[in-house]
Amino acid sequence: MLMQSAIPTRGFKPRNGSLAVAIPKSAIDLMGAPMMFKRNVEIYGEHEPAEYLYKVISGAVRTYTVLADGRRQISAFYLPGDVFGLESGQVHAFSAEAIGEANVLVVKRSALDALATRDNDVARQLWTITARELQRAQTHFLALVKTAEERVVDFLVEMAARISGNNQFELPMSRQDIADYLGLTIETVSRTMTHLASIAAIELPSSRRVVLRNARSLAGSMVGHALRDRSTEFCAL
Amino acid sequence: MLMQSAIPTRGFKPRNGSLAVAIPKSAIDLMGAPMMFKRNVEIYGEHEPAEYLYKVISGAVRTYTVLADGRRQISAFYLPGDVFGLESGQVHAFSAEAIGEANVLVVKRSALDALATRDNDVARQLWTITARELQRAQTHFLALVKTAEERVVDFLVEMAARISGNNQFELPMSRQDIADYLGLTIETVSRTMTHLASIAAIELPSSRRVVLRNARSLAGSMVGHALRDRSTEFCAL
DNA sequence: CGGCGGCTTGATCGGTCTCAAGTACGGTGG
DNA sequence: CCACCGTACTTGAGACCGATCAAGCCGCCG
Repeated sequence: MLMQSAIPTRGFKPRNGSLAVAIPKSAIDLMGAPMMFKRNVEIYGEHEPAEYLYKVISGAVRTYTVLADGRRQISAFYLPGDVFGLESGQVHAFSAEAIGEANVLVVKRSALDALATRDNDVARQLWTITARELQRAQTHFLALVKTAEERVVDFLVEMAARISGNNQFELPMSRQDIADYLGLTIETVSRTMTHLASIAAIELPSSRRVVLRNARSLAGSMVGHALRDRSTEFCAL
Repeated sequence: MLMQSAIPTRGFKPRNGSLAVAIPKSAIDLMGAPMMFKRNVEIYGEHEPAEYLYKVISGAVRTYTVLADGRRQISAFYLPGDVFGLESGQVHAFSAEAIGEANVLVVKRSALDALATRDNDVARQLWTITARELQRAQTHFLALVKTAEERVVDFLVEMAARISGNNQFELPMSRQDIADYLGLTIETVSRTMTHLASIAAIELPSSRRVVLRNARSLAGSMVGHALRDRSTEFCAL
């Protein structure tokens, strides 16, 4: 069952950058320092103490773990605006890497926690972030019990919504990343996308560029319908 | 891909019980009322507003969703001491049912939320519960990308830890429940357990009773190793 | 004793993995 | 500008794991 890629990890510790953040949206933004991470560079590693919280400014980030048999399982992709690094424990359950060149806002947890004990609103925001992560995990989880085609379709529809809002977009990640996210092999992902194109469900102008043809019918078969309620309050972090 | 069971749901709304809770562990326990649910009775349904929080006193509870194709996917099993019903949104993402006769403490969310805005400790506890749920979801999620045997082994090891602390225990749920939890068929679960018994990895004095033979080696192959850090603070709810 | 639900066991089928080439693309150096 | 290279992606053939279909068994309760 060696279906996903085995990848060695590189070390990389956050150190405070020196650039000022442009137009902070909340007090919390002031606490963060933006940092650039180059393609495939590790932002934090599994098992490391979770000392920082992160927010993607530009680029994309993947979090993953390496299973006992060497396969890499990607937990999530984070796009601009997404917050990551807040897992359940004191220690990171996953590693995080920049997919392409990524600009990431780095915030110290200790400062945030201190603030949260006094400011109820901040505490609430942290909770909301965790709740949203849970929602994400549940949706992803439900995707894993479906067929390869359903998983790929779900993934593409989700990406369309997150990246562009309309029906065409550029995938920031490789086929291997997608495979490791969906629990499939790269060959199955590739074949499935080719197949979807052959039945005109999607178009593939280039390997990374995707156009959803009948997004409506595709979306109809989506997982976690109920899980997508965006009723959790918006968090300004 | 119709591998899990399709099950009709029954309606059941919480109404306040009248029994007093025995020796409350915290102020929050005082807000709850214990209720009995009979075998297979619904505690709440998917899509219903999440007005209550629940804590298992005795028995066992399963949460699940029915996928578009009719399969039932079980999200979690809750045993005595576990809190459930706190999902990410304002609405339940899953349905909950008593597996056997279950005694459940029911707490009104609105009262809890009100308390949380004033009492920072309560807010923190709610956050902790969500974080623990996230941890659970992540572990479960990682299990789904493994082989049938690994999933079953992981499941049995987890149950041993949660139910008895030692190596033998009585499963509170059916083979079908296990299958729907692990994303397998009942036949595969049954075959796998028989196989594990045949290689003396476990013993099956009865179909529900399990003895882990070399728990150490079984545990060695466990998923989500890193996710099991119990560092999230204990919550008295 | 009969019946029914939960569980097991067997035979076959099919979807996805595996192994193995082959192709497109982007960058680099001549 | 083109030749070369490496990486990402695609495509094909065969194997294998787990699903499906189908009996049969066990234990419990009426």
